[in-house]
Amino acid sequence: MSDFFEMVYEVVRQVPPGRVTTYGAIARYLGMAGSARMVGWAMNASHAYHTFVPAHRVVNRNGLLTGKHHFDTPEAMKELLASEGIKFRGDKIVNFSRHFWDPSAELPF
DNA sequence: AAGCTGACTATGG
DNA sequence: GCCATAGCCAGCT
Repeated sequence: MSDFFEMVYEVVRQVPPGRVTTYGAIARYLGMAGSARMVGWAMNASHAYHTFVPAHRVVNRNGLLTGKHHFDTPEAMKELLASEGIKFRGDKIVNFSRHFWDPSAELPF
């Protein structure tokens, strides 16, 4: 497991319940601005990681559940977030900016 | 080795 | 708001 993946998982685990962050925000926090795809790639591999990673709290910049098809069921991601108090309009988070949690703003270096 | 892919994002028409 | 382009870069044919 590369250090990059571990750092991504570390950040995702810091996301509080009921809050979400984006691939781009994580990439930026890790100094990889523009490489949001790599964060998504890390999420794809998170299932194999020995520690739980709340991948359902990572969505794209629009608050859209673009990664839902990578969960056990397409509804699992929405269900998990809904159980944490997040509301949806289709697959898009309502009031996304209110739930958004930016690691580069919330975490110390 | 070269090309394709993708849980992304920004920009422009 | 929708579609096309273009950066991005690790991993997989």
